[in-house]
Amino acid sequence: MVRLKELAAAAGVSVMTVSRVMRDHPQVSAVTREKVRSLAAQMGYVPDISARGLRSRKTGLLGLLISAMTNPVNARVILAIEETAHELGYDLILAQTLNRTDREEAALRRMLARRVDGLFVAPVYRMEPEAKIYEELAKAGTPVVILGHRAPFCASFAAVETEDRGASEAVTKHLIEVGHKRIAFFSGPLTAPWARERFEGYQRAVREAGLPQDDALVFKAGSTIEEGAAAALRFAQENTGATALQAAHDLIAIGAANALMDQGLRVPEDLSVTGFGNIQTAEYFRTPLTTVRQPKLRLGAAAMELMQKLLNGQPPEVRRLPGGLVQRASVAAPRPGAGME
Amino acid sequence: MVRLKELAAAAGVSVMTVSRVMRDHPQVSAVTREKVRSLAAQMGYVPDISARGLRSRKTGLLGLLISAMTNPVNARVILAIEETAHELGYDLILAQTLNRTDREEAALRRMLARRVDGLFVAPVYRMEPEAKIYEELAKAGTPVVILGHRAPFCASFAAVETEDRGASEAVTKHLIEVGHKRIAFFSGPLTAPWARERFEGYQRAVREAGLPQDDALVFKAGSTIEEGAAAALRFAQENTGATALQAAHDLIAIGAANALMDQGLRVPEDLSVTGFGNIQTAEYFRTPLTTVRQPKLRLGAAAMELMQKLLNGQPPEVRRLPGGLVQRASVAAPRPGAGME
DNA sequence: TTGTAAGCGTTATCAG
DNA sequence: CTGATAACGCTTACAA
Repeated sequence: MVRLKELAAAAGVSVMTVSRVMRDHPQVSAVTREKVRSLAAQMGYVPDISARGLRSRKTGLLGLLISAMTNPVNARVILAIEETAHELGYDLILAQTLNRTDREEAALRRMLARRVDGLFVAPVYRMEPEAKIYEELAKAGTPVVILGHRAPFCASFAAVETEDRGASEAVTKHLIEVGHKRIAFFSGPLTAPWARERFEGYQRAVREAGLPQDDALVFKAGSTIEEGAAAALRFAQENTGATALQAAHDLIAIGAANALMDQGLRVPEDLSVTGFGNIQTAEYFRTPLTTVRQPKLRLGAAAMELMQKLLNGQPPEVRRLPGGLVQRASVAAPRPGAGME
Repeated sequence: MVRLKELAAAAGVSVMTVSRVMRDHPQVSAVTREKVRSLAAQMGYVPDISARGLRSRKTGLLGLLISAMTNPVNARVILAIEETAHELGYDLILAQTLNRTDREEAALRRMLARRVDGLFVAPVYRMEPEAKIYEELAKAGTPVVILGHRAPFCASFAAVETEDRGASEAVTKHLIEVGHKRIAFFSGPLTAPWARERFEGYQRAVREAGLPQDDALVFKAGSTIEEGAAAALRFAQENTGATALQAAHDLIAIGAANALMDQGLRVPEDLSVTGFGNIQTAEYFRTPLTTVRQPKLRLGAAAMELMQKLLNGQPPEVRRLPGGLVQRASVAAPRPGAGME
């Protein structure tokens, strides 16, 4: 590896001059600039970003902490963030929590130790109103953008949230309008604000339509395909009389639909299954369920905007993005005689 | 941010002693160790990894360059790599090529400038036997593990390849055994070795079965859902007489199946559609196509193994992982009278 | 077991 | 416009 010093010696100028040339500093004569540039290219000199960061106190590193890459939602967000980050000259350093607080804490510590200039975090939601590592984060003063809803333990940071309550309510309303009277709800992990909001939206729509609020229609599912399938098995064993199933999450819906079909149920003929998520799973994979469209690529872009403001010294902002809307008319109406008995 | 110097002053010892304690250097007395440790915790001292790397000439950074996060295959690979990387004390720095050589080059340059200790690269395949940036990579001496097949321009690096020719041949053979006599093939981008191998496997199986090799059965598709759909539209307009469709890639198959179904074709009743890929798309999303199972989570693990060897100064190795096997008996047999006419 | 000196590769600062 | 000098925060190498 060629160093600045060597290049300077070869060019017959001081290291500072070379340094200025490499950074496109304006105050260098055109002659020296060209001389140094061509020599740099010839010798294959590549400035060491880490060393630069040590002195300038900017690492040019943005941390990105998500639950898991295998969740398509996260993949989209990363795509968007990566794109602008590189345009702005930042590199991305990545870690996954797998929704475990221990991994989350370890990852955040590593990133702090790397002195990242900023941090995108999809938090692992817990019931406790406080989390030590988030306090450290705040104390360190690192710009943080929460990807998702703020919870008490991360309420002081900038965040991009989605309007899940209203979106979920709209889904349920639509199902009711189509004619469903008994709608099962597969909830997400209620420690997570998004899951709570979606459940509340469902409840409100049911209540406002004057339909009975039946706890027997509510099933706790997690946030994965497997958990959706497990909940579906419990669901299938009860006589709920439901003609529709609304899941708090795309993956739950997929798992549930697949499991129910394995049981011989026809979806959506016997039971309308509606997912609710951030990407158009249904647009890519032909599953017999309806997904709610949500403008989600914008989540990454919005997060990056907030980050830029933070990097410019502006105070934390919270942006609440519009939730999903039922855009597909394909939600199946109940068939005469259909329903889970 | 607390610095080493400050902590040393507070503890009444030299910076070296503190440095040793933080690195768990054995030659420190238990007393000093404890004193420094507790003080470090109390003052919130976090060693600066970048500064450490500057001196020790190890950044503890591994670069990861893939086509796009939104491809589920990549997500799996990353999951595996991330896991072990962190165990070994490395952080991951991420970039996506979107299969564009300009982005690939820019990303690799950034990573070189960061002085990553190693590099995982899913190359953008091109026809040219040489690529400048890969030569620079070789000259820089950075340990590189190619994720996928080596092409001429990256033949000198370590790599994890998959046995695609044999796997693809097995798929076609299976289709033939089930009774298909005219099998359409949707090829991938033939600049990519994996795509070529899969096409060759198909050809070989057809040839060895004594079936006619009909060019009219071969359609060029790319490697995305959209391209698969486009190819399907061309396919639907020709009278191929095919009763089965074998795609060189999962995503092609998904796009093709969806597009054909939109045309009113029943899949797999009228046409058996077989995907070929690295993950069990079909296990997660119920699409009317058959996927080939391939032991793919191991790709990430294998790549990490090779990387460790390189980091230990051992010479580049190439590992060829077993290809997919037809494990689902659900490949549909041709129906009497079925076929694309 | 602990400390001192020097340096990793770059840039901030100030002087010319 | 250019250069000398001193850092940035840590570790290597050597000495005590």
